[in-house]
Amino acid sequence: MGHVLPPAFYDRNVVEVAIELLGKLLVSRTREGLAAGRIVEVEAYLSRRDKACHASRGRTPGNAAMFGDPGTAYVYPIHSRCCFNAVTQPEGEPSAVLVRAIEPCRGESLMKRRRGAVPEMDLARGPGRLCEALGIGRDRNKHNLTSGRGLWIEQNPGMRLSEAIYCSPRIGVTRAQDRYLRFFLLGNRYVSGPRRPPRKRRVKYQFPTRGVE
DNA sequence: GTTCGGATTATCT
DNA sequence: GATAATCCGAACC
Repeated sequence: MGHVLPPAFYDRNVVEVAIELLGKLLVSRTREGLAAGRIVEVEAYLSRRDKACHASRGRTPGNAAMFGDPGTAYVYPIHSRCCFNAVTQPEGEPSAVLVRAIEPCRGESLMKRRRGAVPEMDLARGPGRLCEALGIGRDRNKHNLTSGRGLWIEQNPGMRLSEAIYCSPRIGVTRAQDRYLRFFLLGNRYVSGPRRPPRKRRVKYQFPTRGVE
């Protein structure tokens, strides 16, 4: 096992965590075996003030995991599928990063068994497919991602030199379309959504520059 | 109890 | 790209 991301990693602003999750390794171990992939697409959901965030309507039994500690898994069902989020902590508000796609790295045969006969590229392209490929079910809701058991995220070599982070509006949400809170590796074949997003709806992400001393 | 809409996806055109 | 399938949680009665 590699280096499991600790609670401190998640205990930061959700956008910061979302961007840094790109390139990390999402690992799932079940009785069936181990499967893992490199995170290539994420979305940030920004607590109560973000109308697209489940927590914006307050705490309910369904979204309670989002109100948990940073590093908690928030798994919720939608349209007969599951979506996987990692809870973060922006100024004490319930927020989370939705992991939308991974590039399969380990346990591809297990993923294929779970997903059926689909193109390699579609094994874990999209939040629902990703959960199916990794065997992430509702039983993982509220799972502690920092324990290194069952489901966790590992440090990874990370970004390749040729890779650039782009952002766009979040997919599938009708509200807050002016917010560019989806982050992905431009050109990566395992990223979901239209293969060529309209240029107007995507921009290169600029890392905040530190002041020159 | 019923209704309604969604952080989706497969399957069309 | 458009649509239908499908089902759960939330909101309302």
